[in-house]
Amino acid sequence: MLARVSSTPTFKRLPRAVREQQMLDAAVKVFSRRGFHAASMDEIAEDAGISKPMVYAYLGTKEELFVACLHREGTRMMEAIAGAAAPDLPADERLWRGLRAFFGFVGAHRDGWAVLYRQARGEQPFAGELATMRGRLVEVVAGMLDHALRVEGREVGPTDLEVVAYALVGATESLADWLADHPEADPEKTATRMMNVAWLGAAQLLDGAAWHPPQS
Amino acid sequence: MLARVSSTPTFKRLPRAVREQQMLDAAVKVFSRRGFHAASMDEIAEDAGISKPMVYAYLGTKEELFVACLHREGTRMMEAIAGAAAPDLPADERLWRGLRAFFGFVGAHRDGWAVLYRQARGEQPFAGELATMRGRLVEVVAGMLDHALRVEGREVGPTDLEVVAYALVGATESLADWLADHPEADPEKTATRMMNVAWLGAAQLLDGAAWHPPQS
DNA sequence: GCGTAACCTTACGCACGAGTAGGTATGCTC
DNA sequence: GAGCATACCTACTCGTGCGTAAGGTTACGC
Repeated sequence: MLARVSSTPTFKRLPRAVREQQMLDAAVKVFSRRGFHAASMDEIAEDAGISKPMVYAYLGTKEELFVACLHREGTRMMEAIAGAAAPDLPADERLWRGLRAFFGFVGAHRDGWAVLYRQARGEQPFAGELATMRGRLVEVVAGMLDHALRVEGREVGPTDLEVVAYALVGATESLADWLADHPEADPEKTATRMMNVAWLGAAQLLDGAAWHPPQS
Repeated sequence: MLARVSSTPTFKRLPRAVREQQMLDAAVKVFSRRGFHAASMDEIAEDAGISKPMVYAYLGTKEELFVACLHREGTRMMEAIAGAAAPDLPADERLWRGLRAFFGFVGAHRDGWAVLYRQARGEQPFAGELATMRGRLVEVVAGMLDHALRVEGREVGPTDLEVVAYALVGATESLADWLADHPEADPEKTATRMMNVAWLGAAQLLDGAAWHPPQS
């Protein structure tokens, strides 16, 4: 239909690997804007500058496409964090670097990341996938706390540890949401604030402090 | 079709108010199990023991139905919290009672609440609705912190306050998710754990402690 | 220069589920 | 016990959007 008459061919042929990345970029963008269901494969294809059957040929079903997005973004994030928080550092230093990397990542992928995660949380097929990633993060944080505790010669039940880690991860994600919704906010500063909440609290706990409910 | 021949009429006629509650119960259940989109009006109707047009007659569109669910559950939750945390108590006492009420509520509405919130977060039309509620909660927490600070003669920028409150609320919601996924867990104990993280951290902050990033 | 394979297209089938039209039974009022 | 309002049903329409069949076109090897 669109006559390719002009000397400059409107669109070039590209190798598979390149197209796949373009498609994933488009998919992340559209999924995050519209949400999984409201996003149409047609729109994703159009946004990627390609036609629909190509998407199916390369990335498969809509669900599979979404999972691919999740994986790519999730892996990138995990790598950013893991690369920053070397395991041989003291706990506070690790936590700080991890947080900074995390918020830096979210700040750089505002629309992409946060909304993808907001999406995946709700939809049945993906919630598990997301929970797994989240679980790995929680484990890392719990391991960090546990290590710090052992250094101090103290110990705490594994459930307690897990729950505290869970709370910390939750607080961090919550601030990430906040950051994603406030384009003017500074990731570095947000990380500092989170560090204050997390570490000042954690430091107390590590010192053996404990709060107990009044009159049982 | 189903002959009502037997002496006991299979289903009685019920006044509107009752049926509406049944429908809402069914809707909450199905929406939380399946997610907003995967849930079908047919299934909700069937689960409520009623036929589809009735649902439309009483509660309107699928979206309107979901909003109705959101409102009912949200109001219940807010009332549970507000009823527990009287504003004339000291900050730690207020926080503790609020947390206990909150986790108690989630524990009692496990499948209903948590998943409804997980849902609403992702879907475009409802995210705003949810954000408003959440915002009110954040404000309450921030107000509490601010009050405690003023009593101590200290002050902090409004953004800092908001962000800390945001982190606290996020951590709490995260633990609520955890609670919803762990049927064997005890709400009271979870509240205590959350209180440890929140208060021990908050107490430090209220004392004027602050963490700063190493070598700028 | 010509075949072949990868790239890319238009145009459709089809299922699924929201929302509705129109009709039936039941309780309540006088 | 007639009439009216309200509760309730079966059985349909119709849009939307996923996924695909079948066929063009460009690059590249030989």
